[in-house]
Amino acid sequence: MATAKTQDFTDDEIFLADIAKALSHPARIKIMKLLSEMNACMCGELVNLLPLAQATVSQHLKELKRVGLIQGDIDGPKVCYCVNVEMLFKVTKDFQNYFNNLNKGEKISCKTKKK
Amino acid sequence: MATAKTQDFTDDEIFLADIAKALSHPARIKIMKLLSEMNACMCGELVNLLPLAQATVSQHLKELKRVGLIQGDIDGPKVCYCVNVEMLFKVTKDFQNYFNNLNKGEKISCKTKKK
DNA sequence: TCACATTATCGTATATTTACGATGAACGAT
DNA sequence: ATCGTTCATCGTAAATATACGATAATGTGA
Repeated sequence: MATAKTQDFTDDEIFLADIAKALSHPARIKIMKLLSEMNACMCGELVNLLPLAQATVSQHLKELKRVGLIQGDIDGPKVCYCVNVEMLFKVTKDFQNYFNNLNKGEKISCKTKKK
Repeated sequence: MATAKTQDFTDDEIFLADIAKALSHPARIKIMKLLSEMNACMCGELVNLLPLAQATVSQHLKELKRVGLIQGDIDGPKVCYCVNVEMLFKVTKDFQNYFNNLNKGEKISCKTKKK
């Protein structure tokens, strides 16, 4: 029982974790790719391109929408999904930053450090 | 019922999703940061730096170890954790690639495309 | 050998995620 | 108005994740 525990996590940590969660399923990784390649895409097209039922795809889209990575515009009876460019840019930048900082470590192996 | 559904997901998609899952909790985002900053770190130190019980921290470390982002070397009764540099490098590269490709889209808004 | 320190694992409770069929809501076309 | 299409939501089942106390395992040092 050395020192007191730190409080909660920072907003930054929570944000990165939340985005990672949104991307933590192959279907959602793929949906982002598909939406980017096709620029914009009806929900039904996505259903055909994924090995999942319509209801399940809808759920995955909802999760991506939740964190703002995509948006869906209603177009008559259909819904046209596309990547949210601003958000994608921020996420790209933030993760690049995060990983770059991780890579900055001096790469001392555990054995080398050894107290 | 247009065309047949695609098969499974690619190894690449599964890999990215799995790494994202490993990073989908603020504690694990923070652990990576801490290990990088301190170069290497005893498990006990991490417990003090996180608002979580020892058993819970151990679980989070296990998840990061599962995907190979960190490794733990036994040092007497202690365990010295550090970032797996090779894996971190691969992950950094792969995610950079993924995001860069996403950003390549022509950014046609749904309304602009409109059939 | 006997405590002590350190960490993983077990057991368990609760919450979240994933998946799907069924249903409902909104719209276009007839 | 009714029908078919498109998509979200509901209900639900099964799996996974998160958290913690308790316990086991391992090594240090007295």
